[in-house]
Amino acid sequence: MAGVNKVILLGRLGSDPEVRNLPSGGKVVTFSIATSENYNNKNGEKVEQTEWHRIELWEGLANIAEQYLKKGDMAYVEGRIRTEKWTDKEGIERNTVKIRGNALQLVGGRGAGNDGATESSSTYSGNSGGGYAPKSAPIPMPPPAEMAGSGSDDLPF
Amino acid sequence: MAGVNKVILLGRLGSDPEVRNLPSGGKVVTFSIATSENYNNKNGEKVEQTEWHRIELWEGLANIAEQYLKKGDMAYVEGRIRTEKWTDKEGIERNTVKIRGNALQLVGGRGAGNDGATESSSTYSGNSGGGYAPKSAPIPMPPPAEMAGSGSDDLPF
Amino acid sequence: MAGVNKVILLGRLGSDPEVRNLPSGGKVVTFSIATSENYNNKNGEKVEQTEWHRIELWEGLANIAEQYLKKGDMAYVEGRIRTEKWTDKEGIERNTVKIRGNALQLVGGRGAGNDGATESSSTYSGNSGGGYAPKSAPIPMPPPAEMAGSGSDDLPF
Amino acid sequence: MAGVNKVILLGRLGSDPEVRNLPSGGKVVTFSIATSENYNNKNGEKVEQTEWHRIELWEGLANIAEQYLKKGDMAYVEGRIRTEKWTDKEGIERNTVKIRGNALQLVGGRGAGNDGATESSSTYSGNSGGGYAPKSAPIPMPPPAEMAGSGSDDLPF
DNA sequence: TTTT
DNA sequence: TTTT
Repeated sequence: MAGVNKVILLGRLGSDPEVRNLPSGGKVVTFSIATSENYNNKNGEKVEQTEWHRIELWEGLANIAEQYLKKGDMAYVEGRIRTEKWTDKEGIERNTVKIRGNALQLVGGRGAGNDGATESSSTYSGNSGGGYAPKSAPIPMPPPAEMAGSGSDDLPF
Repeated sequence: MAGVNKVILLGRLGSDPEVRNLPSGGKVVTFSIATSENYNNKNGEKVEQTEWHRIELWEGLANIAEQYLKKGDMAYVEGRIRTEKWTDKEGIERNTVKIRGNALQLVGGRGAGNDGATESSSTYSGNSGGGYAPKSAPIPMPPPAEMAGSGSDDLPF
Repeated sequence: MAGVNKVILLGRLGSDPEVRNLPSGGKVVTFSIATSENYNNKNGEKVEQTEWHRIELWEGLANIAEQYLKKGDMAYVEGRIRTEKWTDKEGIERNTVKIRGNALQLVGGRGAGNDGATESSSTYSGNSGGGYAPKSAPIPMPPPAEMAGSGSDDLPF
Repeated sequence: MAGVNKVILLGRLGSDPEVRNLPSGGKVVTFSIATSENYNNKNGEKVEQTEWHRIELWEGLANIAEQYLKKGDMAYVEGRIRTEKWTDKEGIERNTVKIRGNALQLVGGRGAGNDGATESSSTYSGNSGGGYAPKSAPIPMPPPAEMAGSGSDDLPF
């Protein structure tokens, strides 16, 4: 429980949320949201650079995302960075960086696609402002142990 | 220059922005945005509590707010807390708390009121991650082109 | 449950935390932390402007603050803005703005005062990333009704 | 310029900052900071999981990091997530995720190593609250001393 | 892969 | 004063 690891994102979903039901009965929902920045490169040309953020939501937030979010929607997500190490089928070590969300705010549909409906707006929270699960959290936070193949951590030097 | 004083808000404007042109030639725009929380009180009754945040934007952000924001719109505002002390006409000391914004993101119109238009979405920044506004910031950022590869890691999908 | 109302502060305590035990058995701890910004005013003079933030912590975070924080310590606080309206003894309506904390990180003692001890560093979280109490929060969130009579606003010295 | 991509970190440096001077004359400093979370796994065992964040700072912030940060120090960093794609010597596509910092706060030395010195505390900002590079960014960093004429401002509306 |  |  040391330090602060907080991410705040506001962007659009690149695809519908993917739902995964766990043997344990839990639920995980994942999707990507895009943020972008524009700048002029050294040749003076306009460049738009898009960053894709892989979001992972558990339990309550997973349910909400499953029900209310779809491709093209804009969402506010608060969470923490989580790197998962794994080995691909070629035996190559790889890292996946995800945002484990602990708060979600829907900020409106895709415009086209929600045919005139006003955008919605509701915040839902998992636990943990700083993204740190209290040791025995009354608000349940999926134990990382369930996070299949995730875990581990080590020094980058 | 000590410490961090950062506010992140996402909510709707309670009124159109008010524009004030300064003798100095500068421009200030102010408006309020609402955020709310719902809970059950001790009698088990549902309560919605709204918090109104007085936003103040200067210069570039003031122009954008003036042009693109109106009552009912949802906006993301990042800024810092600022308490101003003043004396009212009865001679009573008072405090006003404002959010001096340094980043603004439009996240869609009011639904009704933007007659079918898709919601917009653009972030504009003043300076200062930590919320410390130099009056006329050059606003620098190295072009990503210079960012020469390093590191390692990757995704499994 | 609409919108985002999030505050992130890193600064030093202006005084020891004040502990208040509630008839209900709950506990509230309040203290102020300072952040400051430096700039040159229009006459080119260096100015340091200090902002004092009134922090209010409940239950678990209150216990931690009571035990580990003291005047001069630096702390990271995450929370939400909360304006309380009250009437002073002259019958004048007043507002008090507080930061209701939902995460706390100790980032070191005062230097002098912790005579050589290395600074500590631990994050504790109440609930609610976005600061929104889930409708029936397992981590109890004090009903605003209980908050009565807290008010006043001013500096801790 | 769409969306919000913001990261807030508070943790300790795993190594001294690495300085890289660019042919262009620019400077980049990189280092990793650790955050951790503690939880009990499904067997009830205490687990501490550390996340390492690769920080990249440019220009003004690079100078400050180079001068004032070293292994073991605690720092607050605000920035944005940036994934860089590259191909390793085996021809394998890889991603590197970095935090491009735009604000930096020193929050004290390592305890041991700054033998009794009080910890320092200063925030430096690059641009961009939301971390979005303005269209044609030069490269400088307003040194706090240069933070020329800020405000005025007030009027209690 | 979103969106403007 | 917004909105759902």
